[in-house]
Amino acid sequence: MSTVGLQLRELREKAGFSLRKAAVAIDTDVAILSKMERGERKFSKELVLKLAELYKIDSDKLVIDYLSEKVLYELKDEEFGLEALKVAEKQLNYKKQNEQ
Amino acid sequence: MSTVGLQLRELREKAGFSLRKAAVAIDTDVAILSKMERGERKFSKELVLKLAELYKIDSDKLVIDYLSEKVLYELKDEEFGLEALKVAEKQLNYKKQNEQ
DNA sequence: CTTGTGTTGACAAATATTGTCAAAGGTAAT
DNA sequence: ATTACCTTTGACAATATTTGTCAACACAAG
Repeated sequence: MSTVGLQLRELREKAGFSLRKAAVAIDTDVAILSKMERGERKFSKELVLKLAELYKIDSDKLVIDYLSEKVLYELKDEEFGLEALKVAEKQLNYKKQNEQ
Repeated sequence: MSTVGLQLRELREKAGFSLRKAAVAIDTDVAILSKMERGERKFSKELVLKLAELYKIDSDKLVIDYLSEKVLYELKDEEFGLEALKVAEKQLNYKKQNEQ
């Protein structure tokens, strides 16, 4: 299970960017990107999208993983996390049905 | 689909507490409780637990609904919310397997 | 009119998130 | 060993978000 941060680090290296170059390109500070890639600080969705664009890759999977991490972080110490996810899923499904 | 707030309002009324009494009993401000019951402000988990205790009911289902709401709120504008939930669920399941 | 009910809005206080900067440490080349 | 890169780290400031406090309001019952 590879975190979004590590995925983005790999992608950056494959695309041949140094941390600095990448940070400048997406208009953020090197320190922030460094910390995000290593999971020391949370990513913002905005940065994920900008990076995906910079590395010329599709962002969908990345965004999904990003959101998933966010949710899991919120539930990490919860006894009933799994149950909560199931309820949430059911409700989202229901909502989707009745909206179109 | 009844929100946690509305559930707690019903439970309070059944238990015969006024807003003020309940608020005092759980050591919070009336305004906060009023707003939470009506969904104008987010609940804290702590208050949910205190209220469940006050009303002498089992808190599990309430906590699950509370967490589910929290997660759904986070994903409410996300195109890939459902996919993210599925990924999160998969990972939680996986984690559960490998921990005991 | 007084008492008890819930609601509302303005504001302060406390927390959390995010951004900025400078310094440190590594590695490689010359 | 100094130059030129790179990444990491920590301290701090700036912002934003969440949470708590208070006073006033409106309504109904007695």
